[in-house]
Amino acid sequence: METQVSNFIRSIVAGDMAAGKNNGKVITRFPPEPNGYLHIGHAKSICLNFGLAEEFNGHCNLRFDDTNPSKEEQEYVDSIMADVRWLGFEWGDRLYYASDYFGRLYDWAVQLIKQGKAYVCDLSFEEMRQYRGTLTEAGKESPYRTRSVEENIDLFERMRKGEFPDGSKTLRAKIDMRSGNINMRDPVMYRSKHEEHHRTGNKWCIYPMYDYAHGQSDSIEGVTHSICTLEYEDHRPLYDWYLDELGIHHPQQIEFARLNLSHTVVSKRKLLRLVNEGYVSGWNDPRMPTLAGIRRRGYTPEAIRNFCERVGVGKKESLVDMALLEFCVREHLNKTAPRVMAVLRPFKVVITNYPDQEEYLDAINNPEDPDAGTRKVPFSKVLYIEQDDFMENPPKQFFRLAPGREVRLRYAYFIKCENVVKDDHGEITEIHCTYDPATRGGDAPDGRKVKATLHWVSAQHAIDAEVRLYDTLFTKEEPDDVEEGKDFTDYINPKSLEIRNGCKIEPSLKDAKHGDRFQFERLGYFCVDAVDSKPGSPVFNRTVTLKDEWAKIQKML
RNA sequence: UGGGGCGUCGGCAAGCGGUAAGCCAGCAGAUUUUGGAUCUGCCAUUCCCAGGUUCGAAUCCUGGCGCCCCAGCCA
Repeated sequence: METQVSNFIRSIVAGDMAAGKNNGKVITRFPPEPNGYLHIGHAKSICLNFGLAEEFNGHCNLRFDDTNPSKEEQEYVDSIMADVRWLGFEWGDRLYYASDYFGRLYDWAVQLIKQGKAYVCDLSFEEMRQYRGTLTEAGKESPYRTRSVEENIDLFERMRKGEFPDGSKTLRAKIDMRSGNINMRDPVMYRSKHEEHHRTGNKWCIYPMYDYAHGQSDSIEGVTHSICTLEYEDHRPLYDWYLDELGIHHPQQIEFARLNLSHTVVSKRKLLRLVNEGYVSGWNDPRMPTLAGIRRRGYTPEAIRNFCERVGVGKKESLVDMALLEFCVREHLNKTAPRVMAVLRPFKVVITNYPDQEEYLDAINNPEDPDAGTRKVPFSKVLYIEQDDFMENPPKQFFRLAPGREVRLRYAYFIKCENVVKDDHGEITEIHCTYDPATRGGDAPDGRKVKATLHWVSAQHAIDAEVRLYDTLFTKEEPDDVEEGKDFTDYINPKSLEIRNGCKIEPSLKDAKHGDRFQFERLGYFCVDAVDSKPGSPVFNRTVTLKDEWAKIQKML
């Protein structure tokens, strides 16, 4: 159970509950536009909205904000639903689409026209831009602003029927062209778009704008707290205006700062570019901050939810360190992932005094979880160890295998390096060691100690595997912060993916299935790639490394 | 005098007039058949700055400074 820290939205909701507002009900909603894949930033919003509903015994609706047919696709609605479920949230029968409300939205628009609060405007894009004014100068009223109610109703009706070409007419709210808030300068409510919608087909050729659709959709659903990101703060007066003019249920809009994560980008536009321009293999590339990518990388929903709770909710724009996300996965995987031995860069070791035989040794599946039990690992005369675990001329801080030195092979024996075999180029091809039969299992009866324990895999029993090692997608902490003349893609990390073939993994991994997660002892957490792994040619993704004291020391050497 | 926000440790973040929580990172030590995990200790006399109110201010007032967002018939 994760510990909760108070945040201002939780406080507002709790206060409203205590005051008996909304009949003591809390209804939130997660309203994605189906025009891209969900990413870690959305996860924060999902956790916030669904979390609040859970916490206060309310409901959270999943509503697709599909008011713009030119950008939205079914592929995205499917992926969004899969991602929300994967995160662990259920909306039950509360699945909605803004497009379901097109009829009511239209009727309300007519009502506003009748109230003299909306009019059909013939200004072109360019004219409207000019009439809007600037940030520091007031706008001018449209010459069409004074059309009669009858004419407006007639024109709007004909817009609906598709009598006018796209771009020639809009329905606008009649508010205040001199407002300091540009959103209030007679914002467009409806525009003509002779385009097929992924759900309503060709039924409509006028579509409502976000500002006009969102609040009313919230209202229809009985939403009590409409939580959105900071950039909508300026829109709140408009959100309130529509609801007040219509005289319908009025949810409270609350804005919070979106999540920014170091060494990555969290903007749909940029993620789309990474996909379209081939910097990554797709929306689910394990380096992507999308939920699909993160999932394929091996992250767990528990880790993501915990992360979202830890980053908090506020109004200050911030950049959260990737290290926190990594901490959260390690924390969860440490408790749950079975341990296994795998050698990524094999060095052949021959135990010269070991008989030509094989034996099976007991290995603990997860020291953090006694119920995980043990397994048998085969041992034999020829083994593989990690290249990084041997140095011919080690510095004094290195206490792994070196000539003349004794170390422990995990769950097996103490071995001592007697000599190395080199090829014509002076490259080491084999390490010859002797073992101490008395140390079977890893303890010396005479009580002598070794400084290091190495993981290993028996050569004749090993399975070959491909392992993909990932690093951050960007080298820059804040890739959005581009220098003059550069683009965020200039900061892409050329080493974000390293593919290692011929890795040696222990035989117990033979039946590992897509998505299965393991700790490769001393290396990190890995999962079976859900896309490319095949029986007989397994592929593993490194989710995250283990904390590595030695790596830290090496950097300082 | 366009409008709207935000400024508490290296990164997040509590705090709401009573004398700076917690987490990540970092550092030091203990422990360890993963240089993992675990455990201990250290890490903001100070809250953007300057005045003011008060017995007492990160919290209230005034004035500065800095940063972010807004001129789509996108969301």
